[in-house]
Amino acid sequence: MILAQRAQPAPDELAAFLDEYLRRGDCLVQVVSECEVLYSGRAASVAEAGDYLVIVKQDGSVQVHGHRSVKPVNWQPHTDDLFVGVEDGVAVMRAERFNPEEMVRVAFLAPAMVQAFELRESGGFALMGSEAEMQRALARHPELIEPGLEVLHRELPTDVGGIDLFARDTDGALVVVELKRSKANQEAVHQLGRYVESVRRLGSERVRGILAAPAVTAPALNQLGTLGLEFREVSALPLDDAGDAQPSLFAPA
Amino acid sequence: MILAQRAQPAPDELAAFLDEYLRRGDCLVQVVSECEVLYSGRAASVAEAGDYLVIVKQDGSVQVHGHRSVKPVNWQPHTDDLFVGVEDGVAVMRAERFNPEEMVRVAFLAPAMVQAFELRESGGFALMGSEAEMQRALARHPELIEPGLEVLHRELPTDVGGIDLFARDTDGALVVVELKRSKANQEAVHQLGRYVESVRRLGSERVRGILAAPAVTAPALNQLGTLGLEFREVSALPLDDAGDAQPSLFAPA
DNA sequence: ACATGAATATTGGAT
DNA sequence: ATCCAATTTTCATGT
Repeated sequence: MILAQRAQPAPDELAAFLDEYLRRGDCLVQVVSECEVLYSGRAASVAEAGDYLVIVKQDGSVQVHGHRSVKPVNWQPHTDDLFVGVEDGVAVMRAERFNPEEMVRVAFLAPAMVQAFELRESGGFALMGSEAEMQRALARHPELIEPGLEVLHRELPTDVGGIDLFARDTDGALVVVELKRSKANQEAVHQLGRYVESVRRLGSERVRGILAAPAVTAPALNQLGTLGLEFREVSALPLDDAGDAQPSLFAPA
Repeated sequence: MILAQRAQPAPDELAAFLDEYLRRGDCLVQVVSECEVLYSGRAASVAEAGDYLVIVKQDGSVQVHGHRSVKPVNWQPHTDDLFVGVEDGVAVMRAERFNPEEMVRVAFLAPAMVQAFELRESGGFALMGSEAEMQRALARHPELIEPGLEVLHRELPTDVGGIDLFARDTDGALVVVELKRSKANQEAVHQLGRYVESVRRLGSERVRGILAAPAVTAPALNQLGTLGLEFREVSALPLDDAGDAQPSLFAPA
């Protein structure tokens, strides 16, 4: 799994190592070093000399990690070209891409370690509790929102975006349902408001708006009241009912 | 900078290593290993056995990287508690936090390498081209939006959010300006529309709405027309004018 | 290629 | 602690 490693490589040694293993395109390379980092593209940034962990993956993505936080200090999602060289006695890597046009340049001022790994393509990954899943579950069990609710459409397109769930209640009124997998805020309320307005413009039927989420912020709840809309508490991670043959994450094997 | 390293550690050796260096709280620890990863909290996920690079930083943040993409497969922004142990002959790390309550559990099935680094807190970092910077520049030079425009407020709070720039034009009309540092989409148009509506409700003055961005999507431009709002092309990375003593990123030292 | 919208978004700032 | 809005958001998806 570990292909190669050098401790405290000289600049030309580091450059050669990077060149060799990045060119292969089938491994992950990382460098621990004091670095200077320049970025220019959608924005521009400079990171003065400091210790960083630099990771270059097979897809050419580059990330420069500092001592804290999940998010890298500098990064590039995917690069079209990688250049490695020695400038003024310092190993330098430049990662470029074209769309959008941007560039990250890392100068390895004092490399402590460089390594190349082979990470085999990994296996299955399953995520539970996405909004898409929540939408499927509620389309199947609309009574979790309101007894007697009948779902007419999912992702119904309007001129201002797609309506998550479009339904009819037992009184015959149309119901626009906006889903959020986590606590809903004012943005979600306005989104719902837009959809309701849009549907009302189309016809003369009575139209209700329901925000379905596990929770709602106080200002958002206020706003709902002002706009004559409703909130319904719905969990994003529903207990799977016996009728469904869905595997449970924590079910015993 | 490199504190310690073990190749192909046995489970108890890996657990001891992790325990020792994670407890210190002043270093970055990483493991290259075949892993199984469980996450449970805001959502839930399972990653089946595969090769991953696991990074634990000083702040307790955990990230599990696969062979591609900047974004980790699993992660945790900050953990309150880290537990390390050996279960069924396999080294296991569990990272928990309380707000929100969530947990990541990594089982190191076949560890190839574990390392501990000391990354000193890094120095200066400067980002140019943020929306905040754009806002300052345009507040100072509103003529870049429209000749004769007079800025009354920045970040003016309304009941539906903060207005980026609030101004008056040469005809005496109020102007709501929404800024985007990159190409503006329908979402931005709706945001602007909300602010304009809110201001109109407050008084009887004529109110214009301007979306200022380096570019705009075709549907968004359409929407602007429908709502009677305007678009103005403004760069997020303005050429610094001679009057400003702002340092240029690429100026020679 | 472009536009849209979700995300375990993360992160920083204001209240 | 809560809430809001920016982000070099990234990323997957649909058109």
